[in-house]
Amino acid sequence: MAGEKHALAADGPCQERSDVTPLPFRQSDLWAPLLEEELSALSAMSRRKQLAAGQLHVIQGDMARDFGTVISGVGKLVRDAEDGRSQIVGLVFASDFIAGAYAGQGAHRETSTIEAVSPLELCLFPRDRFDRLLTRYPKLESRLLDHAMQELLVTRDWMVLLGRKTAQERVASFILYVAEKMDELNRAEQVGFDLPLGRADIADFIGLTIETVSRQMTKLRRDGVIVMDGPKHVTYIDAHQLRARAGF
Amino acid sequence: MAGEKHALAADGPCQERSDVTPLPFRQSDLWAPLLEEELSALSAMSRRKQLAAGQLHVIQGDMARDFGTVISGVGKLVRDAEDGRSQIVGLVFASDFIAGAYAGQGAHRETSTIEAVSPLELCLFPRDRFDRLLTRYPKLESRLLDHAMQELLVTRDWMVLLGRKTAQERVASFILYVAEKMDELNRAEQVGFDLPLGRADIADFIGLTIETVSRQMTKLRRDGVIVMDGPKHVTYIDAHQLRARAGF
DNA sequence: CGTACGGTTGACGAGTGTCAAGGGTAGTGG
DNA sequence: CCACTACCCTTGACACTCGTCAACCGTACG
Repeated sequence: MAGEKHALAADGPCQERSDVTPLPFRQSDLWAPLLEEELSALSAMSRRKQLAAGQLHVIQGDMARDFGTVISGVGKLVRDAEDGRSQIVGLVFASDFIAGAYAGQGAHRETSTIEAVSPLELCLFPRDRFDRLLTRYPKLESRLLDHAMQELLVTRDWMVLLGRKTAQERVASFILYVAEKMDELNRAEQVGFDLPLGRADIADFIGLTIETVSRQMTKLRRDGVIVMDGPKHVTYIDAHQLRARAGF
Repeated sequence: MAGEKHALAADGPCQERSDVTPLPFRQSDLWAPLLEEELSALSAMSRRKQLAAGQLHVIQGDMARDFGTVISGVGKLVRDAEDGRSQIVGLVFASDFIAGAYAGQGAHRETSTIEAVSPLELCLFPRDRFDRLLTRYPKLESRLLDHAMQELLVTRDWMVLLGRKTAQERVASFILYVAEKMDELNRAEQVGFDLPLGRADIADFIGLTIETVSRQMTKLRRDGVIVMDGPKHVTYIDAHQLRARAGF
C-alpha cells in the first residue's frame, strides 16, 4: 500500500547482492539522501529473507526487529481482532516498505501479521542500526514520514471503500488497485495481469465473503467489463467502464 | 485520532497566549525536543483560529497552508468520493494534530476536509516556518513520524470495524472510542459524557445510516448496557458488557 | 403558536451472508 | 495413463441484516 510512483532505478541496498535477481526492480527514492559509501554500508548490513506462500514474516504483537523492503512477491498485512475475525489492512508489493511498527526510538511491537501470498523476497535491516542511520540522516527520516503519510492516505481511501461502497464497487476497485500496482512494474492494461490473491484473501481485504466476490466477478465478466482466463488472470478492455463500476 | 496518552502539561506553544483558556489542556510531547527560546518563537508565529460548529477549516484539494493542533472542541475529517458520497475518516479532539496533508518538503494538498463539529479552537503555524523548524530539529520530525504511525494504526483498526463488524458492534465501538477520548480529558465512565457528534455524523463515521444507528442505540439502552439522558448524553455502567457488544 | 430540525420508530425490500451442492484443476499414487 | 483426492472457485436457495421510505415525536427557536 505504498502508492507513489517511483523512479525505475537500481540504486538501493540489497541491489549489489542481487545476483539472483537480474531484473532491475523498482527502487524507491527512500535512499536518495544517503552518500555512496553509506549505501554500500547499508547493503552490507542488510540480509535477504525468502518466504514461501503462506509463510509468516512477523506476527502481530511480536517485538519489531527490523525494517525492510520487498524485493519481489506479494505479502498481506493482517490485523487480527480479539474474537478471531481478521481483516487484511494492506498489501505489499515489490519496493514497498515493511515498517508497520516503525516509530522513532524505543521498542515497538508489530501491529499486524505479515504473510507471504506469493513467494516473497525481502531485504531486511536490523532496527538499531537503521535507527542510527536515521539519526545521522534526517532527510531519510523525512522521506519515511512522507511514506507514512502516503500510506495513511491510501488507508483512508480504503475506509471509504469499506464504509460506503457496494460489493460490485469493491470488487471493481480491488481490480483497479491491483492493476495500478502491477502497472508500476510492467504494463498491465489490455495485456492483462494476475490477481495475486485468492478469493478468500480478496474477500478479506474488501470486507466481503468469498461467495459475494465470486458472484461480482462473474457479473463483471458477463457484462463484458473484464475478461478472465482462469480464476486469477484478468484483462479489462475499457478502463473507463471499470472505473465507473468502481464508483469513480 | 491521536490515540496515545499524553502527559498533562502546559508546555506547548499557544499556551502562552491562552489567556482565554484558563484550563490546562493536554499538550502532546511533540514539542519536547525544542529549546525554551525556540518554543517562544514558535508561539510568536502561531495564530489562533475559532470555528463555529459546521464551519470548515480546510477543504480537500486545497493547498496545505499550515500545521496545527486542536486546543478545544471536536472536528471531523471528511473524505469525499468523486460521486458525492463521503466518509468521515477520523475525528480530532483537544491536543490532536492537524497534519493530514503533511509530508516533508514541497507543496501538498489537503487530503480531507476538516469541519468543526462543536465550536473548535485551533492553533496554527505557517507551513514554511514549521518546515524550517523540522529541518533544524530532527527529533521533532521523529515525533511527527511516531504520531503518523500511531494514526495509521488507529485507522487500520477502523478498517477492521468497517470491514467486519455488525451494526451493533460498530455503535458500541464508537461509544467506547469517544469515551476513551473523553477519558483523556476528564473521567468519563460512570459519570457519563456527551457524544460530540449527531446521529448523521456517527452514521457517516461508522459506515451506517442514521436510522440503524438510532435503532442500535435504542437496543443498547433497552438491554441496559447504557443509560441515556437526551440523545447525546451517554452513561455506561458495565464497561465489560459494552466491550462485549463492541466485539472485544 | 408555528416551523424547523434532529431523533425515533415502523414497514418493506434490496443486498449480502449463510448453507449447501456441484464443477475444475492440480497434484498424488496406483 | 488414469483414478482419486484435495482445494479452490462457482452457483443456487434461502435467511437476515441493514438501507430505504415514510410517519411521528420532542425540542428549540422565531
